[in-house]
Amino acid sequence: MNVRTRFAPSPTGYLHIGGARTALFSWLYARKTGGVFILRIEDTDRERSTQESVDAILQGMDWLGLEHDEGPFYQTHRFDRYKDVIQQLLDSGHAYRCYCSREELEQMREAQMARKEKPRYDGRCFGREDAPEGIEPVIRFRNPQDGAVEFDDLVRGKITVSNKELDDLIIARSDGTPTYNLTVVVDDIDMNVTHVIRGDDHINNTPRQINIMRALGFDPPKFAHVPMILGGDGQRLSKRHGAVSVMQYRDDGYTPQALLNYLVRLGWSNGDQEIFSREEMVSLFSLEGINRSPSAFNADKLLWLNQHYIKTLPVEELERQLQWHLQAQNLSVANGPALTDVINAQRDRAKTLVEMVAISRYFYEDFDSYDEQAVKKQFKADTAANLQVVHDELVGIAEWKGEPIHAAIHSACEKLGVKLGKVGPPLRIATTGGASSPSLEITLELIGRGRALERICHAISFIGSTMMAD
RNA sequence: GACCCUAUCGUCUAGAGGCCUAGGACACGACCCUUUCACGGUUGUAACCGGGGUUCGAAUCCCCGUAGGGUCGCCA
Repeated sequence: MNVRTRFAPSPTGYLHIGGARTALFSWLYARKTGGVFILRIEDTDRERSTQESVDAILQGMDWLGLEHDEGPFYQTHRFDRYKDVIQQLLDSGHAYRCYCSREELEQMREAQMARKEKPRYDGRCFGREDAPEGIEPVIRFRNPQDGAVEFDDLVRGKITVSNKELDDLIIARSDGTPTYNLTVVVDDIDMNVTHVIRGDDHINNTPRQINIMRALGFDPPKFAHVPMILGGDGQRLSKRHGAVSVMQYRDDGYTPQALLNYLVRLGWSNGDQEIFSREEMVSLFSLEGINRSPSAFNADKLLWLNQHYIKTLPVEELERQLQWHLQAQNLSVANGPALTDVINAQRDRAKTLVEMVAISRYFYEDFDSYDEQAVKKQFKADTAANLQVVHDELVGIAEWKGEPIHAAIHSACEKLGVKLGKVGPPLRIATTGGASSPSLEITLELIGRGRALERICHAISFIGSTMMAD
């Protein structure tokens, strides 16, 4: 049988880290087995579902490159189908109407808690013949009273839950709309889902869903419950642990390659391997390799991976991704060196794409002030004269390339009888405004002859004016 | 509280009874490389939750504790 997996988020917010990882695992398993990956939007809760959330989730999936083969299917478009199934359950005696008020239910729960019991619906409306006026009933699934539900979770192994632990859950609200546990079952049946890969916060729902599925005459699919992702403090991952939205990572300058690589290693491993290309993930992935224990999100390691990908991704790919950040940071690269050259010069010193743009500004725009600390440390009384000599050497260069620039700087040092340490740092500040950059010859070459010489002259007069003021 | 699940360095993890004096990675420290910032290289600190079994032998299997997480909605 062909593998069919699905990712089924509810559109009540953006695509978050945890969702992205279960989506990744589902996608990976489908790709690995040559199966089908389905995207389904679980929007039955109309109060909380929004189109913006749908768009945000689609955007996140797209950014990560987790393309679906079927869908997106919207549950709100399938209400007729759910209605039919609910009626079928009603007709076959597997479901019944419940007229209990919310207050009544609340009282029941409190009483049970007081008795230190697990709060659960006691089935009091089951078999009820009358239909009280003026109350729109909910519909409950009649869970089997005896025995136990057992399933073989692909990552947890055998899980057994006694039917006594399960109560008669609501499958249709009083307004007639279906609820999650019903729609999930119907959809997984209709869409022929073979492997349900999801967060283990659903592990307690699984026995109920299996019961509904059996009542409908179907065999349940295989289940794989992946452990939760926790924050650094061991608590469930949430906003207070930092960014949890996938798109926030794009905004912060992360590459999708890094995020995917980080996510795949969170709760899954292949020996000691840390770096996985998309192709390797697909070929090496297995459900058996998924851990059973929850794992904590570690921003440092993600950052390291991001740096790794910035160092190693094809320059064209980085250039493509950088476009968005150039726009976001309002930097035009029209007047200046080829972006690919700048990327190659800077890729070893940027951990994020945001940083990459920030440290590359001086290649394209003049700056209007120098780094204060650097100036304090490097601009001395004799600096202006030294820079003048460097300037004069550079002016004479036939071709504005790294090698002749390098030679000119060294020849200036010789003429001055000083070491490079005396000339290099001030020259760097003069041309870039700050104390760090790629090697001087590459930096100057990329800045360009005119702009570089101009900046040196500007620095000379700047030093002159400030030294005078002293 | 009841039920379900989990437990190896600070974190992610390797480990399928002897290969474990427990390996790798991130972070952190030291050293080397170096015209800056980085990159890179070498290296160091650091873990099998506790207690009982089973076994010639246990990080690995079983039981009991303990700790953590999840679930108990007319949310998904």
